[in-house]
Amino acid sequence: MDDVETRELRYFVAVAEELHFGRAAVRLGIAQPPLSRAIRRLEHRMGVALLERTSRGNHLTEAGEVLLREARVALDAISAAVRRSRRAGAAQRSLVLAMKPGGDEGLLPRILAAYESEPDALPVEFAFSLGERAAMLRSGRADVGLLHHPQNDLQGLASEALSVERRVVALAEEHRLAACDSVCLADLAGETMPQWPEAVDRGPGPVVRDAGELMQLVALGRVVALVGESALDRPYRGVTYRAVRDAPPATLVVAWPEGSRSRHVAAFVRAARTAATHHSRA
Amino acid sequence: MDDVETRELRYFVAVAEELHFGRAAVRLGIAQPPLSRAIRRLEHRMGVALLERTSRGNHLTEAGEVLLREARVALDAISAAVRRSRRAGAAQRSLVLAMKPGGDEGLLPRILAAYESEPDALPVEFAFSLGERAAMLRSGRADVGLLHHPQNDLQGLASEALSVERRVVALAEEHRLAACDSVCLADLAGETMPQWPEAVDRGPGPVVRDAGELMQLVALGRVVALVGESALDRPYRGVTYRAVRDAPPATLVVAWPEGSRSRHVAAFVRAARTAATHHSRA
DNA sequence: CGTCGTCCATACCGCAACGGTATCGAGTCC
DNA sequence: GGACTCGATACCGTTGCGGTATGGACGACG
Repeated sequence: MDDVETRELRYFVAVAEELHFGRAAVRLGIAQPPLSRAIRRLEHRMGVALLERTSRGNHLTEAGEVLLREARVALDAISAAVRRSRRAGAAQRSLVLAMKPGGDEGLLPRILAAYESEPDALPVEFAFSLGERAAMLRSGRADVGLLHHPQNDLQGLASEALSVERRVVALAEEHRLAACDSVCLADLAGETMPQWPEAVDRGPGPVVRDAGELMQLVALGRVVALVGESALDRPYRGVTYRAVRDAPPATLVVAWPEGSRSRHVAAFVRAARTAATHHSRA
Repeated sequence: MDDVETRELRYFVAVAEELHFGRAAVRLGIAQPPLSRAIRRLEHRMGVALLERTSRGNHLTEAGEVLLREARVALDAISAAVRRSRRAGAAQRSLVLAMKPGGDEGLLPRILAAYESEPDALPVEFAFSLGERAAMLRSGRADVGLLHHPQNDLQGLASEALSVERRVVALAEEHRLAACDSVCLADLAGETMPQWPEAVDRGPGPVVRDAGELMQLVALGRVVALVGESALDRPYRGVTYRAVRDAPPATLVVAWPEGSRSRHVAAFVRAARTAATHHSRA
């Protein structure tokens, strides 16, 4: 009935993305005719047309659009399944933590201390990444991550809030707004904001890949940036910070793949919760 | 590399559930030797042992446990992808709404009126179900649903709150607590509570499959039940209601499969939001 | 202690289906 | 109308899936 093989889905995704059987075949490393047949067979078995073929350019039908979207997540689910199972069976076990350098608001030492005091704690490996942290969790490349809500897309992940951080704006010292005590979002309307690669909503502005690049651009007055107030602990020459009265706060969350709460992940989350609780009391 | 076919995952799930190659083969409708080979091949390609074979009973390795859990969701994702794509391409389009009979807190007429006034509204089909509403959404058998938080498991779904409903306890009229004006949860500690099939946390107590069964048992004094206060609109002979001061309120949410917010689903959610807003103002 | 029964693995075979090459046919551009 | 592009069709070799028969390990039982 609906016994669709992953190969067929991979083929369809390639065609749907390229909208060109020849190029898709090259990308898949097979010849064009078998690909055409596979897609036709898939369409036949599903009983719907997936794409409208014209000799100059094909395009997806509505069913095709839906299948493209859904097939991507299904294929991700499969490779995540394989990757997680592999990792679970590997002799050298470790817990991979996805995080942004400095994105721990000073909690990390506490978290690690709490985790490593657990009876059967695994060695923690760090997967530093600016973008893609959520994707790493979804695809099984990481077990647990420190993310920010609502800056990161937590879809497909389970999470637990650790701490709420007010957001401040990073300005060049000679910036006009540096004269104010605090600002509001409306004041920043005309400013250029940098884009993090993982941002949910892309806008104009340069894409920055690490905090160094960001601070450089801020100091030069090329951009202003909303950052967590823990940035105040790491001063940078030529950059000053001002409170943003109406910016939604950033919530630091510990996140893990939905439904993969292994014993080890659970222990880490518990440790993070403990660390955050003690921290906020301090 | 990780090109695992769905057939292999289905085979593995069958074996992992039966823990017996012969029975799994029967269930899959194939002979035992090909199944053994397929599992061995899968293990070889993944580079991990998935199950420990002994002539008297097999059991899963840790990697096998992980793969079983993850493969189930991956297979669900695939059949959901196929089902949704089929539905998107079907000539006769409709929007399937999963709900519990009477589980709309009186909002349904408003919601439907608001939705059907949309320009390209689809005919709404009802999929009444007590349990399994969340599962219907996840598997693509329904497009949108009216669920309750935290009574339903919203994992894998996106949702939007419509209204918050205080919870009341349904009691037989001659029940000792019927003498009180209101009660608290501690008063109910010793009472038998019925179980809905879809409940997140199962406990003891009879499983009830519809409101009729439930009210019957309540009237007989066999159980007491926490229900939404909208139950007051549907009186039942021999049953009375009392406020529960400290019961967490139930939130009626409109939910849909994460990442499948089609134009039609979006329109329905908008209609539900509108209806709920007007309702709460009234 | 040998026999039997259970259960998974191996050996071998036939066939479906996958992928490759060559070619056709429809639509497009000049 | 000719040349070109691009997907579909025809045909063929090979892979690999599934079936039957059998082997071999292990535990039960007399």
